Amino acid sequence: MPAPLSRKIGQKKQRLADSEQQQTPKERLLSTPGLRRSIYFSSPEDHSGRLGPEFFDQPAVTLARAFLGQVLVRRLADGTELRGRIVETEAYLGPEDEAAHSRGGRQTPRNRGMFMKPGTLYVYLIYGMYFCLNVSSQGAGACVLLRALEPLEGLETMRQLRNSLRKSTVGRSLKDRELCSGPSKLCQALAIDKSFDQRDLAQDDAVWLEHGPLESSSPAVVVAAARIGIGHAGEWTQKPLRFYVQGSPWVSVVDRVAEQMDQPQQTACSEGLLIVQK
DNA sequence: GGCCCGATGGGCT
DNA sequence: GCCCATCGGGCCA
Repeated sequence: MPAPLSRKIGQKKQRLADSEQQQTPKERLLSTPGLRRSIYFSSPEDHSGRLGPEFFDQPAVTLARAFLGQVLVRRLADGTELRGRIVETEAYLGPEDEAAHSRGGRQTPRNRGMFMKPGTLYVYLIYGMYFCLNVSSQGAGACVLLRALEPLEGLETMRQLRNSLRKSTVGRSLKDRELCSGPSKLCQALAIDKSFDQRDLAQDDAVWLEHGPLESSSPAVVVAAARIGIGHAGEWTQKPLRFYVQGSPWVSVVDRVAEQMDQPQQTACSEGLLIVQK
């Protein structure tokens, strides 16, 4: 006899919980009380630098660009740290932006995070089954959507988290490129759900942003392209408010036309190490 | 590779 | 009652 739906959902939730419980010996070590007491510069590697509130206090477009190259960190309940370099973002500008949830100044319980101080997370459910992670920027109702990460640390845990949420868990194993190449994929891979809504990315113990390592090789060129999945927003549909690292294999959708267009606004990521004028 | 389409449920009109 | 800032599987080239 097939399990009732409610029980199936319960089993799904249990699998999620289980996946957070599964620990390698190293992860068990990290989760011992003495080692998990503080995440703030408690070990040498933490000196890489957590980004504070001032970083988020800039307009949506510049923040969306500034995010590229920075490292998003998620610390699970068991102490496991997952890291991914941000390679793709979208800016949503606020009331005038017809594609934004805050269009026309709409402020509801759901989108309250968009109107809170810069650095506040706005996490919402989409299509009944997925989450999207946004970060409030300067400007009322403006925010940045995080669309793709290059997974750096904790890839096997990310794979488990992603697999536990897929229907055919017996199917093929996910490739590294499939772990975080989309706004809802990265939420699955980092175990980010609605409970993260309205948290402060500059203060939270379970999720934060770190300075990306300074580029040693060639600086990345940033492509400005149209945003994804907003076909209903009139003139706003085509505005180049999606930003991604050109050539990165971790990006969710490549826009060849935008890459070939003359884009004088294209710049290198990470704090203007290089300005590229094509 | 590209295109098509079903899943799925909270939010909003 | 419709919309939706998505994803993954199936199919075809």
